[in-house]
Amino acid sequence: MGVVVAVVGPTATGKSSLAVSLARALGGEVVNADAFQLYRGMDVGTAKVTDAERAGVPHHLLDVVEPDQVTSVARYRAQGRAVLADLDARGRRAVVVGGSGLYVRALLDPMSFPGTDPALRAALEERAEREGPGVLHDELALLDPAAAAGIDRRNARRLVRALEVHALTGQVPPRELTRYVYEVPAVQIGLELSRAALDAAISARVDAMWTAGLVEEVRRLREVGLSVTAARAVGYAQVLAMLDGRLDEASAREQTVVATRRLARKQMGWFGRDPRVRWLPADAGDLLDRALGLVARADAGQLDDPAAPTRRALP
RNA sequence: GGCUCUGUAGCUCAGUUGGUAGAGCGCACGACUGAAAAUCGUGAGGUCACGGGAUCGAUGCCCGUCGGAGCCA
Repeated sequence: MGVVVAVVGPTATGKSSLAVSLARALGGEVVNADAFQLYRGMDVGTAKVTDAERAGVPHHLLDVVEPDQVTSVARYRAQGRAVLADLDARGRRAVVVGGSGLYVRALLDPMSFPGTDPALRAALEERAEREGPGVLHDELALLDPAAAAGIDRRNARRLVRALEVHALTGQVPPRELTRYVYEVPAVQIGLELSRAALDAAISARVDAMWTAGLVEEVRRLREVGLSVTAARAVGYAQVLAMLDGRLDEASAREQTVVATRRLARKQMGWFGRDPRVRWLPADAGDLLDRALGLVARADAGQLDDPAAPTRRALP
């Protein structure tokens, strides 16, 4: 059977296509690890693979959330693990693809999510709003100084969650313990491009999305309603602003390119600091062969020790 | 041609009653455990259009040059 294969890296480097090729070559199935491709109907703007592009390879965890609903990493982890177990039972190789670093980690690494308390969270959020996040930080510092030290005073989002977790479990688990260790044996293959090539690919991709009907897609989704999260996705937020008359079309398009570029930098940072990721040039002619080579070595247990933890910056 | 306004960070613009400047966005870097394409932190960028004058001292005042906008002819 072999280890789980994960194709990661910044947007617009061809991850989806490599994943399909790998799945075909390995007799596997694709598992999505992109937080926004989870949403049904968000297709053009997330560059979701079309039926034709899937080339008969089964894809999992696409279109599993309605765009007006919210989901979470915790739920994704549970769903993803179930898919992995199912593939394993059927003797099919899992090829995970996606650019959401936290989601990939939640799927492959040890992580536990202590649950939620919606009422408590709402109360904390309200307090953060009214009294300011600094108050929550002070409170957390009394309960758990170490946890407080790791969160910025103004990051209301993380402070609320930390206090919620503390209330639920009596502690805030330290995260150092779970870094860069696989819980599910896997090999992560990263696709990289030079900054210039990446930026060019991003502009081209945004142009393609526009001609493929992104504006129409957003118009349609807006009828149904979009959750806060979905409405903030790159491309969607900008087109929404345009439909509301807050941006003209040229600016919406331009800002989508800018936001996508920023997203790519963020993704590069996220995956770049994970020493386990094996990087390949996205534009290599023999990309598939090299990727298969990595998979073979991983299956043979030759990639056990993580690569030297050198930070990978954009070339 | 005349009159008025205007030229400050890559962009849009604040500002200094004269003591060499800020914001937002962008950019670079970083953190990241139930929205993560989120949330947040740090940093690098400016001969204040150019030339001259008065002043201890000019981005700020005066004169001129060049560029932009508007109004009148």
